[in-house]
Amino acid sequence: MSTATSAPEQSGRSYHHGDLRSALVCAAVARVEEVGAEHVSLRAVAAEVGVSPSAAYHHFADKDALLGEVAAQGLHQLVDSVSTQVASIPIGSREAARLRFRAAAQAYVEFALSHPQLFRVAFSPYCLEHPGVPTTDDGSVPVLSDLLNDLVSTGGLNATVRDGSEDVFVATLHGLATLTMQGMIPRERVPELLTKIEQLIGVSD
Amino acid sequence: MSTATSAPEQSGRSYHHGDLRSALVCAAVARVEEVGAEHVSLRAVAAEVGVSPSAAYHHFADKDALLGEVAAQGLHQLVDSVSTQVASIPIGSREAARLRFRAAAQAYVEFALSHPQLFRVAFSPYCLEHPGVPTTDDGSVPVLSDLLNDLVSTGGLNATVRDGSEDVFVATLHGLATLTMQGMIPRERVPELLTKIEQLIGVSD
DNA sequence: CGCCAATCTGAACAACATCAAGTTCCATGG
DNA sequence: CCATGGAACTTGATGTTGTTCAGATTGGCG
Repeated sequence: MSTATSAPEQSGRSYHHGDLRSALVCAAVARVEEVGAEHVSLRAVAAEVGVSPSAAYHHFADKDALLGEVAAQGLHQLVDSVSTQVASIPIGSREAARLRFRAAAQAYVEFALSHPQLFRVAFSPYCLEHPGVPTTDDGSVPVLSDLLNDLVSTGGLNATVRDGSEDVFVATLHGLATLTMQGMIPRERVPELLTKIEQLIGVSD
Repeated sequence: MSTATSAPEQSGRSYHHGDLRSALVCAAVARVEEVGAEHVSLRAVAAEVGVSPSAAYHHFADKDALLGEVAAQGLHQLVDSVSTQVASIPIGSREAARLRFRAAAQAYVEFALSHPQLFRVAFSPYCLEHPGVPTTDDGSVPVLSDLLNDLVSTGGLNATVRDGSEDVFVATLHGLATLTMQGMIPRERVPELLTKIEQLIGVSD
């Protein structure tokens, strides 16, 4: 029963846990991904870290606050994943701009499909209870905003149409990811639908 | 405290409850809209109907099954609401087709904003545990499919672009509704964004 | 070295989901 | 008219949950 779960340094199973707060968040994320947020118990998370249930209350007001942190973590991971994928494709030609757009879309959907429960909790009421999570204004949109500017400057998108349509793209990607994750859109149709989106905004002809 | 919720006949508060199953679903829907699905307790729902907690287990396998029914109900209400709004606008000119499209979008977003918790549970894992809920294939898309056909036949939309893009539209509407409901898109921007969408698909010029 | 504040434990509580066994009701057939 | 069977519901109990609180333990600061 040694608590070798994820403690940074098991310095003789000391009474104090190096960094309990983030250890709890980490375990909670894992638990959420396994069984879904609605079936996660505070006690199970605490047990996984090897700590008594009440210890958590020195770091979080209540269970919802812990899940709020999980939600924030999920949003952060999503934004990171999309940003990374987009950044891996060079800026330049009009074709490159289209590829970046597609990379963003694929990364978004990919994340939702590979971490469904985390994705779900990231867009649940939990994320609103605690501030400091990246919303459309400071987190996910900058990536997309650059993307669209890119498309415009390389002639792939009409400037007057582009203006102020970041949110429309976010909405489309988010809806696509959500519905695909829930099985309402078959995942094999996603590439085809992405092509369709490019057609609709006139990026591909 | 009479159980006048929705019993077909309150024949003297009899031991048997005329139609407990749907009464429970009805109360659960109300409770979900009040506090959100994750904070609904079986006991509270049963108490609201005036029945013992265990009575519910003669109609539902467990709490999740009850919430599954709530989810199905929510989806059904959503589809109904959108269908009704769309049907209230006559078919005919190209302008009428555009108005119908806009009515559908507005109804979708409207529903999400006025019943956020019900909307949320409708697109939660609960809806997948029980079959028989309208998915994109048999429930929400037919409305949209007609809508797009309408747009094509009146010259508002290119036929080759339209083909197979129902899901893209559903995704966009769903994403818009979801993100607006969660405050990630300010609700006052919705009309503007709908106009943007019409611009993008070339329906409005 | 001694003390303080932060950290964690253990036991406790009420509310919860769930289940087994008992109770009430209704319909049916004799 | 009454027994009888099964469905609908209740009661009571069990184990788990979120949450609290008094106290034990610790690292670090003076």
